[in-house]
Formats: sequence, C-alpha cells, structure tokens
Amino acid sequence: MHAYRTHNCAALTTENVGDTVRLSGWVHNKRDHGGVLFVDLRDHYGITQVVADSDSEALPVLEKLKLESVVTIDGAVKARDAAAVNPNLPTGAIEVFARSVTVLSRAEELPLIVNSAEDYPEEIRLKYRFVDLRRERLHRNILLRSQVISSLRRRMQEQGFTEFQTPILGASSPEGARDYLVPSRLHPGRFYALPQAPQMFKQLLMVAGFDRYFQIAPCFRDEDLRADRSPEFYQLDFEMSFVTQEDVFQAIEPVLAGVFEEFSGGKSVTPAGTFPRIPYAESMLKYGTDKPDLRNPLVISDVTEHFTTSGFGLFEKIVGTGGRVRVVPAPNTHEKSRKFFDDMNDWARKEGFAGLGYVTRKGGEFGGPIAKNHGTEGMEKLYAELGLGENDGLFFAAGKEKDAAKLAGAARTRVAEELGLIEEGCFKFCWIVDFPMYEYDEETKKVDFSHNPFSMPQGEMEALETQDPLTIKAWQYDIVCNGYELSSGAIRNHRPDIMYKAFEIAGYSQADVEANFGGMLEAFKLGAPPHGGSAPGIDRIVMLLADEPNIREVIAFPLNQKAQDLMMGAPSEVGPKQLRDVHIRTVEQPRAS
RNA sequence: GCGGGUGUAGCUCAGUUGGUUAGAGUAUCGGCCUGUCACGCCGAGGGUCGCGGGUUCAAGUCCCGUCACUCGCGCCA
Repeated sequence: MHAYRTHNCAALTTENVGDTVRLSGWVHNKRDHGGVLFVDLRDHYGITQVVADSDSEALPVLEKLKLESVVTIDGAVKARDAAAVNPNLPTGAIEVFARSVTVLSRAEELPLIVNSAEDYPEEIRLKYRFVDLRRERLHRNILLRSQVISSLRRRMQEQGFTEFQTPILGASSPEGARDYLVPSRLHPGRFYALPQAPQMFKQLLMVAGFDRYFQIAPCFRDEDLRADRSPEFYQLDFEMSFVTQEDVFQAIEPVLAGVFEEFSGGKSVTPAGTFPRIPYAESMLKYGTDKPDLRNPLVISDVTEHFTTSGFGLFEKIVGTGGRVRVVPAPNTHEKSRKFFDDMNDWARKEGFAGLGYVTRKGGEFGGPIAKNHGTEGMEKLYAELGLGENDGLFFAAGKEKDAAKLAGAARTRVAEELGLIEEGCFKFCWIVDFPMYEYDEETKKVDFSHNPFSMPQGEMEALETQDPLTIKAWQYDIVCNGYELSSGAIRNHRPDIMYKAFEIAGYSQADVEANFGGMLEAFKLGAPPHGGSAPGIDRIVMLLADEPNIREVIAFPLNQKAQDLMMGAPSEVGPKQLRDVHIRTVEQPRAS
C-alpha cells in the first residue's frame, strides 16, 4: 500500500464501499459527539468525511488534534444511511471509518480559519498566504490562473506563434515607467534593469526573422499601485511580422474571446471578429476615458454650443475661455430626491473636481439652478437634441476639455452604478484605436510622445513632415474589457529615418536617439520587417474571469499595496558585505521597523 | 507626494451625548454529548481600545500629531 494514500479526498463513491483505503489530508473540520467523531478530511481534490467511534484507536488522537493538522487515515469505506447522505458533497454518499491515524504534521492555533469564507484583513492573509491559499476562493483563483495560462499558450501555438524567453537582466531605458534596478557586481556603478516589458527583445526577434513571437512574460514596474496594478505582473506578450493593424486584431480577438468563453462561467462574451473599434477621440468624448466600460449604457454628449450665450453665467464664462460643457444623462430619475443630485455634486467635489451641475426633470418640468438660468426653451431644445425624455435628469461637467471629459467620464460611471444600469453577466470588449502620436505637455510646455515612441505614425514620414504634430495619429491600439485596459499594442516604427524624425518632433536629437536606442536602431538598419503586436495583461484577465475586484486575489504570492512581501519580508536589508560586493553605499539610515 | 476609509480579545464586529468593572460571535482551553456535516449544551481564560500628546473631574468616544493596512488622485500603458 502506498505510504500516504490509495485515493484522494474526492475519489471515493458508493462503488468503493467495503474497500480498505488510506487517505491523507488536512483536518478541515471536526464534529465531536463524545462517543463518535466526524472529521472532514480535505486535500486539493475534495473532502471526505472520516468517522471514528470508541471502537477506533483513532478516536482519542483525532479528538485532540487541532484543525489543519495533516494526517493519514487507514480505514474502510462505508455507505452512509439514506438520512445521513450529504448531497452538498461529491463524496457525500460514503464515509471512511477510521481504524487508525498517523499524524504527519501537527497544526498550532490558526491566524485565519480555512473552513470559512469570512473576510480577513489583507495583512493577515498576506502574512499567512499559504494558509489563505488553502481556502476555497484563493485555491480556485490560482487554479483558474493556471488553466487560463495553459489555454492562452495552446491558442497561441495553434495560431502559429512560437514561444521565446527574453532576458530578465536588461538595460535601463529612460522612457516609460520607473525601472527596478539591479546593481552590477562586475561593473561598479552600473545597473541592470528588470524588464517593464520585453519590448525591444520581441521586436529584435522579428528582425531576427522568427515571424510570430509570444511569451508569458514577467514584467516589472516600480510605480505606485492600484487595485488592478501590481509591481510585478505577467503579459501575454506577442509580436508579428509583415502585418497591418487589422492582422493583429484578427490574430488576437479569437484568443481572447476564446479564453473568456472557455472560463466565463456562462457570461456572454463579445464574439471574436466583432470587437467594436472606437477611435480615441470618440472614446474621450462619449465615455470620458480611454478605457470605457461598454456595459454602461450611458453616453456623454458635448453641449458646449448651447451655452455660448446662456443665462447660466458660470458655463458662459467657461465656454468663453475655450472650455467645454459635457453632459451625462440620468434616465428615469423623476422619483429621485434632491439629495441624490446633491450627493453627486458632493462626490464630484470630494474627487477633486470643481463640481457637478445638474438638471432634474419630473413629468416634463425642469428643475435645478442650471435649468432656471438657462430657461425652459433652451432646456427643451437641449433635451430634444439629446433625445431625452420627460423624466430624465442630466448631469453637467464643465471646464477645460480634459477636465470636463474626465469628470463626465467619472460621473457616467457613478450615475450608472447608482441607478443600477451596469449590465451584468457579460464581458464587453472593444478596441480603442487612433491614439494621438503626440500631446502637448502643459508642464514642460512642449510637444511630447503621448505613449510608446516606437509606434508607427499613421501617414508615416509624410504625416510627420506635413501635419501639425498634435493631429497625427499612431497605429496604436488598446483592448478594453468592462472598463479595464487589458492590452496595449502598436504597429511599430521599423524605419530609422521615420524614427529620427518622430523623435525630432518631440525635441530629441539624432544623437539622443542613438544614445538611448542604439541597439534597436542598428537592427533596423540591417533589414527589419514591418511588425506589430500587443500584450494582454494576464493578471487582469484572470481577475475579470474570477470576478475579483483586486489583482492580488489572482496572484499566489502578491506584494502588498506598498510593494512588500509580508510573508518573506521583502524588501529586506542586506549585510555590508553584500552591499560592498555590488559597490553600493546607502546614504539614509534605514528606519527602525 | 496628496486625499478618503479602516484600526477595540487570535479573528469578525458592537460599544449611545464623554460617565460604573469595555461586550457579542467565533477561535482556544476544560467538561458533557453515538449520526453530525456552520453539530449541540455548560463553563473558563483571553484587552497597551494602533501609537504619542492634549482638553476634561472623567476619553474607546472630543482635538492635534503619528504609524499600519487599504481605496483613489498624481505616477504608470
């Protein structure tokens, strides 16, 4: 007989009745009735009820044992009485009568209870992650993650993509996020950087002629965190040669739609080949963001023209100085109290905006200060244009275009949430396309890249030479699902001449470009195919599929919000010898902790 | 860097207008219990009310500061 088990804890059925079996697992729960004791024995696969009574030598041992101790049970499979069958358990028709027990590992008192769905402080959950991972929710999430990655890998391979590994210790590059740095021992004063993404390497693999690359790529960015952002995360990184934007879309839509359909648990998924394509400018206008949640039916409108001359002085002033007025409809709010509208304004102010105006409409009657000043006639005209009904309210976001869009976007989300308008049970994908190549940086008062500088400008060299830079669009695209940016990608700029020109517009000399991106430029001078790709974030995909609000719920060993590992104690201090080895001297005393 | 939320028993939480000895559930320990599956019943132990300062006759409660965790903004594709 095997040292630990003949079956796992999900394997036994009525067909095994009478068999002598050996099971190993954790003591999930105990129910002690004095003369008879029930133990739920748990392993990765399931739970089996073990029984011991006074005839069993296991009884006194199991009675004293704390939950989560690990044991091996030798016993016999018994059918349960009809009345004692547990229909909630796959093994609920049988139980194992324990003849003897071996204690493999004795557990002490637990900081969190495995056999409960109770919420624990994240600090405790992270410190005792190995216990939390035993609990059903996390255990299931991490398994799902593994299955999703297997599925992605299979789907990519089926599409003719080849998997590669790229360096972890790389060179720091100035653009993008802050790098995690690794000091070099052999080269005093020099540093490696962990990859923010394998961007240059995957492009070089295209230059190397491999045609279709993918990788489940670890990425590192030393930036502050969010619920959907971890400093280390994984991307389904891919790149393709001799492709247009359209080819990239057709390659990845079936992969994403396929994996979502496979694991969505019945939720509907935007079918491959039908992901809506929304130009960036349209998205900023209609949704107030470049990652719109299309489950939200509300659409923002620009109503600036209505307020060039209006009784409402505040808007007139904003419009007069080049600002915009955007509105978010609040359908069927005739029965909402004044408090509902005032609370929205309070919320907007708390979020750091100047304020959110509103108009109420109840049975055709307009209410609120904006309506009063703007006049019934003006309001009716506005409502007619927007196609709003006699019981629809309206929220107003006014200010500089960027601010108005942002407030309207936030209000759109808030209003839909408050009114319960977000469609549930679906994953709604879209592409955001036609990102601007450049933007005007208010701080530095100059034109700069609005994103990845390696994207090909639409119109290529001619656009760079003839257009106002701020009107040039890039072959740059994002995939968005339910309001989360899942992926960012581009058709790359593989032409050194266009690259020099593109950087020149942003104020970088040829020498600057060569100093920072010399390796890649060199490659592009020795025969580079046109190429492009993208990189869907795997953690976010799993987070959506697991219906979790937080990325840490789908990472086995996540860092906390301050990028610390509370279990292993990273980042940790290191000794003087280690520091000497890598030629590092710290200038600030570590804070006592 | 900035703003919000939270911090009371191992854990989840309650704690009124500032007023007696800070409570409950759960976990732990002890006792009882032969069919439970969130087993049940009886009993016990367990508290630097995050920390520091202040106001007050009196602070878990009010004020100031600070720390930790978290959410958001900035940052980041």
